Amino acid sequence: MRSGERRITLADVAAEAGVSVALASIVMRGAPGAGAVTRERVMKVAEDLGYRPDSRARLLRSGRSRLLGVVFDVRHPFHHDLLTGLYDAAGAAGYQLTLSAVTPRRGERTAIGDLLQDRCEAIVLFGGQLRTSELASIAARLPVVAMMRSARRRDVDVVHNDDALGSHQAVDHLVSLGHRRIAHVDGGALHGSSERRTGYQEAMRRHGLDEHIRVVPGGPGEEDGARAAEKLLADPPTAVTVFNDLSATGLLDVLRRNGLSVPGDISVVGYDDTSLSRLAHIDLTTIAQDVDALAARAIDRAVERIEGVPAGPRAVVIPPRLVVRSTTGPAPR
Amino acid sequence: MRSGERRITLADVAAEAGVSVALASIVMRGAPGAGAVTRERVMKVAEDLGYRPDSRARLLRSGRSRLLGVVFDVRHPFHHDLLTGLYDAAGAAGYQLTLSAVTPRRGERTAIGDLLQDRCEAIVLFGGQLRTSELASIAARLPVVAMMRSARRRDVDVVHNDDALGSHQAVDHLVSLGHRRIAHVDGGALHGSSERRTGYQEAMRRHGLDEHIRVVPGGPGEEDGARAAEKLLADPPTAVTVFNDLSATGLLDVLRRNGLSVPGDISVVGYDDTSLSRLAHIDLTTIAQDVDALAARAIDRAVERIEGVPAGPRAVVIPPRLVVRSTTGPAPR
DNA sequence: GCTGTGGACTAGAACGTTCTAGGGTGTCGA
DNA sequence: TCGACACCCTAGAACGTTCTAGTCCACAGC
Repeated sequence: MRSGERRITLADVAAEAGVSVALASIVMRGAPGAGAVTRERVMKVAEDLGYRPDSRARLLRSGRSRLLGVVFDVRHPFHHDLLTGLYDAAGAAGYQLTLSAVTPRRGERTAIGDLLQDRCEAIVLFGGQLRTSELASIAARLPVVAMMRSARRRDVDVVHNDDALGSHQAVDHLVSLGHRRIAHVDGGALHGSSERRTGYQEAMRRHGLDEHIRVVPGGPGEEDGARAAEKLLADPPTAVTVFNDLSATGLLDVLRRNGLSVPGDISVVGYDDTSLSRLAHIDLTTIAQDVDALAARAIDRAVERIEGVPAGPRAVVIPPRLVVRSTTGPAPR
Repeated sequence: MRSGERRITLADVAAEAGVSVALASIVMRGAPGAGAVTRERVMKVAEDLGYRPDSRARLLRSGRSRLLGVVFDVRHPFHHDLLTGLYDAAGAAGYQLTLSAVTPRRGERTAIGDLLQDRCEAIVLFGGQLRTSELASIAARLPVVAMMRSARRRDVDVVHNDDALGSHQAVDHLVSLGHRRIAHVDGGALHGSSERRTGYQEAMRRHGLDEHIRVVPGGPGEEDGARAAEKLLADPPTAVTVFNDLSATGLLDVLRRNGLSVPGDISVVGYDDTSLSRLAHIDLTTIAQDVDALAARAIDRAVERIEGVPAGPRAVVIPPRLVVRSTTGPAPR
């Protein structure tokens, strides 16, 4: 036990500096109501004693926690990029982040439960499998911002990437390279999957390529892309847009193993611009989500809800951006 | 403001159930001292009202937080695997985890500062650049467990993978395949780098291959591996052990681009068994750290320190494990 | 001299829990 | 009948802050 070394509290600082606890509090918070000389003296004492305010006591009394809860999944690389942006945005807005991870053995409900106990003022949710009705029951207690998923509810804010637009960008890019027979590998039941699929279909129609529309079942994993590739091999298109980068990687592998050259015989576009897609030997053309914008808008929404600012539109949609790398090229003749 | 809907406190539950706050507290904690009937009634009321204990108030009063702070880096995929194990181990020991992330724009010191304010009872640190003296000054306040790094201090516990042993395993594997000219690509200034290098050198000597020892400067990134590969091309060995998987990926790419076949002409072993190494088209032979054991031992150490159990050895070293995939094969004749 | 005014400071309540120290009641054995 | 002892329960302090409502004092204006 290190009980010998008791925590240093505001009372210790106050006593040492010869002022009341209340005044010490004023100084530590930088609130008005203390003389310059005293202020300096108290600060010095606090520094010397190594005083650190107890956030729990502080928050307990002040009612507000200025804490934003974030639920993320350790398995999803994209979530980590997003965390970086969230820390920045939250800091700028004067809020702190408290993280709760979803792991293979720790579900979303547990993760959210912990955050509720921590008394954060709003919850930011990354993706997830929770049903909209469950989100709503949480939203009845505190503001909820859902990222990278949809939720048709008045009381749940949604911030996500414009998945349909991303698919349009991918198809436009391929068409501009002369491709006409462009297939799409689907993402299955995941959030964003249907938007990306319909975006692809719309874009194809817009270019008058209705007859070439071809959607292959897939999923988020490497093996899903590999399976899709095997299906395509019987009658390969000249280009494919894939639900995400990881799946695209699996697809690429199978295509090349079967003697097809990328982008010589077939072009491939991924989605998400993960670090994977940037690896030199993959170097995948992909659609990049604007991580910083997503993060900033999510924090905006949360803070607006907390502070009661009259809310704008419930759903915020951020346009993505095409990143051309080496897996796309002119259509073969 | 949603101030209309005030939080439900223990007092609300107690009033509704017609008992004192103290008794309600007893019931909620599952502490002895309440009748079965009352217990059930209080639980039901709490449930109906949607009561959730305020962890801040609870911790403030009880003195203990049963909170373990974890500092991890969002950029490091390996850290996420470790988090999974840590949540499990902490839960089993009756502790909660509170996460603080290091991001490209949020340093270790900030991350640790936040944890100190949250009054966690110990800090678990993943890697990091902090000097040992800085660790020590934190350790003066609360138990510190450093993972995947060293720190020659009595007051800082260290839990890490046996890097030297990992290198031995890699070399042994290659030697058993008939390789003699085995090079090593270094990790630069990173933690574990020198251990992996000397492990390689020892293993080579143990096999009487002193004259073939060859260390090429490198680093943790893909481009570091690529650069190292270019250096090796002038006089390629028959096998290479690389500091980590990402670097090995860069190395593989350059080797293959230059017409070398892997594992036909040259075998490659990575380190860490990251998800990258498991990708079908990389399928890298590598050294796997035992994530669950690392996590479990780190929590053990933290809890032992907190609870004052007479400590065993300060440093815990976990043996790694060779994972054979398709980048290693018999030495060419 | 009296009354304001404003700046520096303080006492004590409050936040929502847990913990300590008891207060009743009922049963049992003598 | 009486104490002893469980057993169930309660009052009130305590945790470390912030906040409200002051007090005290100096100085200015009348």
